[in-house]
Amino acid sequence: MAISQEISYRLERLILDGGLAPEQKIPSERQLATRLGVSRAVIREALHELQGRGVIETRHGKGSFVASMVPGASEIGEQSPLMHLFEGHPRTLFDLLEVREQLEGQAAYLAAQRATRLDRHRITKAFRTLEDTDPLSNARLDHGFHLAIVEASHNPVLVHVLNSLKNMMLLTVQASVANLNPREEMRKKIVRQHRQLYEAVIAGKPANAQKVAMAHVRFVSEAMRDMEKDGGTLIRLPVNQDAANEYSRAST
Amino acid sequence: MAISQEISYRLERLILDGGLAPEQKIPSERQLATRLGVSRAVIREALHELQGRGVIETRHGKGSFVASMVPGASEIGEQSPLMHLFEGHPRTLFDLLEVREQLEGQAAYLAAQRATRLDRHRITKAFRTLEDTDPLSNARLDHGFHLAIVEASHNPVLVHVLNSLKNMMLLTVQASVANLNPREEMRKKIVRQHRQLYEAVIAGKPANAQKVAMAHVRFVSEAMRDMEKDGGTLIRLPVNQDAANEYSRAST
DNA sequence: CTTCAAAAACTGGTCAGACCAGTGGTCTTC
DNA sequence: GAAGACCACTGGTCTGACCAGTTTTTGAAG
Repeated sequence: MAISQEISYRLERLILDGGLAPEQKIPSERQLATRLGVSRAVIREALHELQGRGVIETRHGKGSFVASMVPGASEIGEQSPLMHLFEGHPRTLFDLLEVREQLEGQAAYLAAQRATRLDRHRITKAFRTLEDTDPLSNARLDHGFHLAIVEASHNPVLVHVLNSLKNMMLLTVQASVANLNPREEMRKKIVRQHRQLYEAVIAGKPANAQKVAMAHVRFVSEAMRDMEKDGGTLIRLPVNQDAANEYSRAST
Repeated sequence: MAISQEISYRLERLILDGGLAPEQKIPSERQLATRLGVSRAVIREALHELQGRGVIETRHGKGSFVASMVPGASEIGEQSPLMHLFEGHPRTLFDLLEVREQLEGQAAYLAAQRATRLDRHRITKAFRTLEDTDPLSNARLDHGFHLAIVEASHNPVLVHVLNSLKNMMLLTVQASVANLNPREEMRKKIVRQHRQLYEAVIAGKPANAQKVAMAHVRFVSEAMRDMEKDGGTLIRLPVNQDAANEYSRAST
């Protein structure tokens, strides 16, 4: 194995085992090179590897520091290579929405088809609560409404996958989607879409429910796309979970 | 921002957008350095960053290659608490297939719409190999064919989710689906479905490709459902990965 | 002609030393 | 005491060389 990799592993283990605390400074490249008896290039390559893995952060003129591990991330989990791939790539958000469009549609279809009396009751309750409440605090309510529908599909796999996708969105989208709802015209459209979706599911019209659900996701997606053009920084490397959670105000 | 980071970002994006396919070789460090007008050291640092993220793999004397987007263990499935719920519940298999039907359809749709020349070439190659080979050893070939299509969708999220679903199937289904293919009538149907799917994708007919792909999954699903009625133990608690891998003979 | 081993031409891995570019402290100078 | 020049750090980039695997080419032996 390459020396640079051995070093990157050694440093990583050192950090993970607590030998180096978050925010703590790592010895300078020249020091490490001397102390480990290798060239500076090798050290730099090892550090870049750790940087790619998100273990350290490097600042020109200052040094390299152990990255502060965000606690929230570990629960939602997925520090897999793929997640690193996704982070910070705006396109990923739309890839996510593309898949969600399909699955939310399917969920609505199945819900309209399979919802029991209990399901209908829960969906209705969630919907009423959503309508009767201050739009600014809609985050959880919106999610609750959609979740009720997904669960009414009676397909645990679907529930699971959609939940995972939602988590991935939380990791991808930063804040500011809050700007989406405030715009009155959009809010009205979204409210109408919710109502249509609700009615189609309760009325037991699968094809219709699917159509509406897909249109809903697509609408949100396009709204985001527009925002990206105009406003600029819609998407960012997620910093903390709280900020990321703001996303749901966009209602999806 | 450092040049090395810009380059790693550019390369990463290139890969995500499908400009570089999995397993494909990346230009040599010296070539990249010349073409991008920077020193080789910078290129190496950028590559190490991607390596840390698991985006590429580098082999001494050979070169660097785009990592297959499907690392052995994926996140949506696996050790999540939900998996325990799923294990051993026959219904889960059909829930899985229900979701897959939708997503494979979407993948085919997008592939027919977005496939580049390179994609078409890879799909064609996989398809030809699949047709020209002993049906009894079709496991990987079948998977390869479908994977090529999914990857041609140029939606990493879709690739990721479908791979996860596949892994969950491996955990759910035991062997014995091998019984599916041997039945001549079914094999013929499946072969025909593959051909239809292939032609629709290559011809660039999204709607058609989607229809065929969905029908394909549904057919397999129903075949399994029938087998369950007759044959008996189609589904089992998974024991080991090798045995589970046999599943693909069912062709999906 | 074919065969097969040596050589050449790739690939990534490492090294050395130089210089540029931010950062922060020190030490004059006003 | 404050302002600015200076200096000693830090990481960032460049160059050109050499080592070490891998693949291709080549050329002589059969």
